[in-house]
This record gives sequence, structure tokens and C-alpha cells, in this order.
Amino acid sequence: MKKTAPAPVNSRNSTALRTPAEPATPTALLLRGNLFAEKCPSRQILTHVTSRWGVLILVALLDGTHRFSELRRRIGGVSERMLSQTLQWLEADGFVTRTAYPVVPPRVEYSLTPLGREVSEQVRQLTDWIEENLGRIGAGQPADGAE
Amino acid sequence: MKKTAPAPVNSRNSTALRTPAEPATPTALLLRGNLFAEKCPSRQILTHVTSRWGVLILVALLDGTHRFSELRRRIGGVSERMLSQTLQWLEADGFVTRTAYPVVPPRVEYSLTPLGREVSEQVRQLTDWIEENLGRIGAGQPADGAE
DNA sequence: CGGGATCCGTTACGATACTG
DNA sequence: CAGTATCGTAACGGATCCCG
Repeated sequence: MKKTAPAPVNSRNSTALRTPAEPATPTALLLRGNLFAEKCPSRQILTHVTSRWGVLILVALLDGTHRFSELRRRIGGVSERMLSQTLQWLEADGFVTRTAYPVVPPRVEYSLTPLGREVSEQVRQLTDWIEENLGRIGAGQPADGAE
Repeated sequence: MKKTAPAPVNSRNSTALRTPAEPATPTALLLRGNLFAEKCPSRQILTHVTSRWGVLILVALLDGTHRFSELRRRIGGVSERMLSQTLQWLEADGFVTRTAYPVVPPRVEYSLTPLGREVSEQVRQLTDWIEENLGRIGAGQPADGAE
């Protein structure tokens, strides 16, 4: 009997991923619980999760598995480059699962891990708050129209 | 009777502040409730709140008023420029109150507005989650040591 | 002396084109 | 369809100067 479904490949060859900034400073004090410490691992994670597209990706994946192009279409304004990059960060952090089906045309699906679902819930609470309180925000904001 | 305390000046002259990116796209569909729409106001706010330093500033201000230099010292790695810039965003959004005392040496204090306190609480829940679950994060991460 | 506006180098970002 | 490579642009980060 032959395989009807191609064996999906999870993750890629674990290419070492680094966060963009964080230029490394002398004092390497790892204050684990201190978010404000520059070298704290939590800062790294926070950078990924709260990155411009990370937030939207996590929230988007809350309603289930999505393909690359679906995410791209859904998240307005994201470039392929950044979508790919951010997904790799989140995958390396253990928040997102990447499943590639070796078919043609290629099919890659992204979904949240149990851990990822937890963060996403937290992120979602934040975004929900913002959307619900939009009317109260920006009192006195110059409404950027002119440069 | 003369004033014992100098009159503090709240906010500056409302210099028009714009977010860095968001290059303006053709379709100006304002889907108010849709975070994924590029032009949605909530995206603007989200960008400020989840910006690299915005998160840390909001959390830092949760325990009360802080001076500029205090924030700078507390938030490891932030430059004066970015701290100032981010504070201006948050002020324009109505999250942060800037109070400048016309004394010498100058004294400027930043604190959360009631609205700002609400977002900060949301942000805090996220950062707390990250710190508490650090041990579970990064399973399989290549532990980037060399480049 | 504290804060932020300016100049300049570095780096991430966004768009396009190309590969599997 | 799902990315990676390359390049131009613009934001970021640091140092300095200026103002109060």
C-alpha cells in the first residue's frame, strides 16, 4: 500500500536564527527575572513576540492552521521576507510549528504549539483591549495628515 | 503670596508625531475592528505599545512616576533618542503624561494616565507570562553562540 | 546639570526577482 | 506556492551641541 498523504516535514534544518538588534554589551548580567536587563533572555523572546508582525501572526494563528500565503494575505502590509523571518523566530522559540508537505505545488502550514497558544492568548488580550478602547485613545493626537 | 511650587507644564506644543513606518497604501479602508487591516488605527497604537521600548516604558511606569534619567537608567540599552521618541508617541496616544517643572536643573516626570495604566496592565500580563515560562521556551532552539 | 534636537554611521526593513 | 537573495530606503543608535 502506498502512502496517500506525503510525509510532512516539521521544521527545517534548524538554521541558527538571531534577533536583529541587541548589539551585545559588556556587562553580561543575566537577571533572569528582570525584563529590564539588556541581556535577559526574556527580552529576546519579548522582541520576537511583540515585533511588528509577530503580534499579528500569533493572533492570526489563534483560529487554527494557516498556510504561508493565507497569512500573507490576511496580514496587511507584511512582506514575504518579514513574514518568513518572523515565522522562523517564532518557530525557534517554540511558539509555532512549521509543517512542510513535500508536494507540488509546495504546501507549508503553520500552527501554534500549546506554548504558542498561551502567548497568543496574552497577546490577544492586549490587541482586544486596544480595539475596544480605540475611541478613548489619542485624545489630543495631532491626527497626522501633514508632514 | 508667591508660588512655592513652580507651575508644571504638561505636554509640549503638540508637535506632530508620526510613526516611523506605515508608508501609506492606496486602499484606505479603515476597518476599525480589524487589526489586520494595514490602515487600521489600532495598528498604529499597537505599533507604539509593542515597540521595542514602548513595552518596557509602560511596564516601568506601572510603579509610579519616573524621571527621564530614571527610565533611562532602568531600561537597559535604550538610547536617549529612542526613549524620548517613544515617550512622545505614548504621550500623543494619551497613555503617558509628561510634566515638566520649570526649575533648574530641569525636572521632567513621566507617569501613566488612567488609560495608560490599563494598557500597561495588559502588557504586563504578557511580560509576566514570558518571564514565568522562560524555562519552557526555546525547546530545540540552536542556542545561537557563534555566527 | 538634565533633556532633547541634530548629524551621521549602522542596520533592519520593504519591493522585486529568482529558485525549488 | 513557498521561500531566499539582492538592493535601495529609512529607521535606529551614538555622540554632540544647545537650551532651560
